Amino acid sequence: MARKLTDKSSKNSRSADAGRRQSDAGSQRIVEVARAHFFSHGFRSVTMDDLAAELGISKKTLYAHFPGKIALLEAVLADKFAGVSAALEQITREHPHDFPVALHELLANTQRELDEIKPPFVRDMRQKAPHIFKIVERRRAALIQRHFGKLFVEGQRTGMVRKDISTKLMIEILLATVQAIVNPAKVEELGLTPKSGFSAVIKVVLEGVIARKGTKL
Amino acid sequence: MARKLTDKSSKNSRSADAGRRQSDAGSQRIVEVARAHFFSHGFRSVTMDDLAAELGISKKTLYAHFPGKIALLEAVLADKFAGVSAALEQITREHPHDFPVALHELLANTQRELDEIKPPFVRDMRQKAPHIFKIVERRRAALIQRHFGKLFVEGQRTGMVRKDISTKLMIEILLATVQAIVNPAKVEELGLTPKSGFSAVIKVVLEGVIARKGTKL
DNA sequence: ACTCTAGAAACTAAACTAGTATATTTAGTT
DNA sequence: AACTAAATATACTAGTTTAGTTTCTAGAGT
Repeated sequence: MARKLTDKSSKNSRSADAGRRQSDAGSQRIVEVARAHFFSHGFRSVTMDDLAAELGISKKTLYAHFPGKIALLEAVLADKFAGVSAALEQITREHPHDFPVALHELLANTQRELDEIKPPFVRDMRQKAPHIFKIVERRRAALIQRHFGKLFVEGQRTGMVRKDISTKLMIEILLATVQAIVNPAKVEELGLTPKSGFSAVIKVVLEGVIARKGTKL
Repeated sequence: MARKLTDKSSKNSRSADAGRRQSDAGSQRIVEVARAHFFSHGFRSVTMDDLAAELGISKKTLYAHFPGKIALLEAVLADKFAGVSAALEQITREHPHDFPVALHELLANTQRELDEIKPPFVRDMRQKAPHIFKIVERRRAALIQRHFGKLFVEGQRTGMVRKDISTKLMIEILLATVQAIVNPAKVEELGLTPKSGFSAVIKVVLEGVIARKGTKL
């Protein structure tokens, strides 16, 4: 949470970005607080008064940064997606040709990011903003397909992954399995750690995904 | 006005209020669904319409079982406390003279039960029903003191636990430590399992709590 | 002094929801 | 089949909440 302490940097805050997007430090802090509240408590029950109070600013200032609650939500989601995308991108860049390691890291990151979004938020999105929820799901799917898909296609090219099943399906299977297994309840029930849970799931799924030696495709 | 939260709402409270029985099977199911929703989503944002829809019953029927939302909340809390109390009781009964094992089981259970109650619920209680929240905290403390206290006093009697520190303080230290360590984030960070986390905390704390052999008190 | 920014707080209009009342349906009983 | 009891679906109301606006005041920079 250690953000830049350039609160006094307002000397050029009004200068150049008149029609600019809200990307200054003040807006960033608002987004971070809103993000924490929205994801853990939901959308409905987090009021603008709450946020202003928590931020130590007035609603007026809050509305100076964001035209409305939904706009704030959108900013939060955009921020989230940008962060996730950057993280996934970095991971694939760091492990260029190591399929298992890259997969493991990608999964761990995805799971952690997904875990930030608690049930109340999902519930509120579903019932109060299904329109936005749809977009989120589409973007999420696109993100996953982009990063995991690239990895799997690369894996197919290098003979690590079988080619007779669509990468999309394999990815979905993998993600569904991870999400079903790597949660506090199951982890405790099975006597795992989150890390060992990943490893186990990956191993189990890969043994059905990896192109076995000598298998004719 | 809201009725007081009492233990005796469990069985056979045959009162003059006809149709207000809250211990039949129907009411039990309502309590279970409400419990799941309240604890994970909070109190405010769970509407009676939601509950009725989820239960597949009409609001009329819902109100036939419980006079109001707060009454339902109270029933949920009473149910929760009854369950926890019974579980703790059984644990102490099952391990009559095995201090370490009983302590371990007691802690594990307490942690698991505490974990069911998510932030949104706590937040709503705090701000919307501080009156009930206070009572809950008192009852929770009493429950803990009752079961852990008994164990610690027994431990003192048999020479397992030092006598120069109040059991209350020792218990508070232990619970605070467990709660700080045994959460998904810390567990992953430290590469533990929930179980091994308990064991580690217990061991560390006990080494300062157990009366060491040969130490004169 | 003047101006710009931001906070505090009051305010409004719209949305939401606990709780109630009404009508329709189902199921059991005679 | 007719009767009854209870549940469901639905419509409604009254009280509350809250997003968004406005007004006023304080302080800092010029």
